[in-house]
Amino acid sequence: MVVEELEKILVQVSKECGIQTETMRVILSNRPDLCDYQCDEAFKLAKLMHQSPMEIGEKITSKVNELENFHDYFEKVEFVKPGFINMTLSATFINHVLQNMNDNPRFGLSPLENASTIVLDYGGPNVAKPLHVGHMRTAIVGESIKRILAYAGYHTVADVHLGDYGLQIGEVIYGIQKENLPLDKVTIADLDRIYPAMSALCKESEEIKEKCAQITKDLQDGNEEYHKMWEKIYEVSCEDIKGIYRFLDVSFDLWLGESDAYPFIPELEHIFQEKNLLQKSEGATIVNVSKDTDKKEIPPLVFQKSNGAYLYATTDLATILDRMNRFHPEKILYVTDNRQSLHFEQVFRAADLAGLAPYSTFEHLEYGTVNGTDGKPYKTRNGDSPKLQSLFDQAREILISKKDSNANMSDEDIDIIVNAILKFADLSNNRERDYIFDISKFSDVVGKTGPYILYTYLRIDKIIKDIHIPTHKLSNCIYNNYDRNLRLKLLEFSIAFQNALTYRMPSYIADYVYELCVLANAFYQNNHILGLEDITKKNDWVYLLMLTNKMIKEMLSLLVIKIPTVM
RNA sequence: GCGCUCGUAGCUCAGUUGGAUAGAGUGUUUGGCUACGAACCAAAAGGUCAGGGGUUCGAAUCCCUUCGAGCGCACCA
Repeated sequence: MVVEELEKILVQVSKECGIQTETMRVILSNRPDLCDYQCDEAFKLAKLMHQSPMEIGEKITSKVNELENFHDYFEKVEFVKPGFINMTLSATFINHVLQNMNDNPRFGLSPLENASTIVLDYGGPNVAKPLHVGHMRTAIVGESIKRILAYAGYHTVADVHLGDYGLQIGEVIYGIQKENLPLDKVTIADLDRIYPAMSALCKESEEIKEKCAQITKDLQDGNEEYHKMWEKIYEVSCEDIKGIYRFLDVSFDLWLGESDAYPFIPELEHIFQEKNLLQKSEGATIVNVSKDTDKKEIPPLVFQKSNGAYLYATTDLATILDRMNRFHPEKILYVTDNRQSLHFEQVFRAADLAGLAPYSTFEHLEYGTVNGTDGKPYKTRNGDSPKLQSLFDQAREILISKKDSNANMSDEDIDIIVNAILKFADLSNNRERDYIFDISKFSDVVGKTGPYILYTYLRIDKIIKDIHIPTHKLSNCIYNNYDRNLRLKLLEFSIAFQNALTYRMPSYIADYVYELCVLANAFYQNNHILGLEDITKKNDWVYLLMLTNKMIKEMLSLLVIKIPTVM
């Protein structure tokens, strides 16, 4: 909002100077000691116009200073060598924008012109496999991106997209049979044990692997006995999965999975056949998705295995067919580990070739692997992936031990704070990069953490909750630098939000809300409100803190973090 | 072997997509609770942005190269 207005002014002024340009890009200042916002466009214009940046910058700057309504926007605009136009905002402008943010929903974010639908595919837990730390990332990142999109005005459809019909089911069925487990006695603990054991066994023995593949194929073909076992496995693990998602406050519109895509495979196959895209190779049916321009040849997508079974890629394509028909989305976003990027490249290309949806419909929002302190994929001492539930329990215990008074907190508040710790630590990492998971870091409550944000909110809340101000308009004043810095940070909201939206990166929101809290802390520790006799000042400051807390709360909600009653 | 991603303070990470003096947290050293909450605030120290070359007014960011790390490379998901 601020940036757009400043750009508009500069474009207008440039034209009046005889400089034909449609863009005068304004960015946040790199030198807050000199100005609030800066424009570096003089460098680029200099090249185009064969003049020096000094000449152009000075011309524009002096013209801006001649504006009649200069002080509606600026306190100071100056040119600094070799080509920077430095802008300092006036209190009038700052307060005008703040008022606007406060009076409008979503802090005055302009509404979307056409609110299209975006389908999100995240979570993706595998039935029969326990949820581990990696699953927390897709769930939290996906949920956060969904909320950011919805906040921007998109219609979102979230699908958990369970891995419920692949080879792992065959392996678990084989395991249950081998152990002769009565079906109605199967528990989540059994699945936790059987899956890794079978997985290891299949790696050792080609024969057993083939058996499991056959079971999977028979299940897909409608074998009744296997289907019954599948139902039980599905039921038991979904109960577990749903419990975890409930704790994380992650929710889905659709609880579909690979199995739900099967009814669409015949139609899918028909489409691919008509376009002549299916080929036989080494007994399997494949789709060639390579291009001449590829630096490295992309392997073909396996449509159907040589034993007749379908795979992940095929169900993903069938799912796309279904989603396009049902929701007509503008975009389909997949939130998964970056190790799957080749798979999605193949699927997206195949979908494009078959005309299911153009390539640009798809985005693979990849995230980095969660590693342990040794930099290798996170494992417990005995070598398996740590289960999510035990991680939550651990974080909870550590939190309670931090302070004596924490033992008196309600379970609900403790859960909220544990969520805040885990989610803020996760989301403030860059989405695309691997990160090191260290339980001591992920239980930390000081510094740049979830609890710091919550603490700030609760302190502000305590200051303002008993003060009733009349329907107040912000006065024209800004009282000191703590005050001014906080106000300027509030103005940055739209920049942070736009970045988070454009790049699908919640970390922009996380960083923003943290920076806001830092300034808020400095503000209220250096500006006492309670005893103030100057009523205008008092009202202004209460107004400012109210707006700050509203911002914190809404940004936290985009990060899937709630606020406890006390802490 | 080929491809992708990456290398920034002791540690964990940002760096607004090419701008001015590279920033946070943590850790270390120091100061501040009889103030609306010390899960806080204030300050100091800490850097050859892996090395080398190039592109230009200007590079942590773009290109080339060397070294190092992670991941991926058709019938797993």
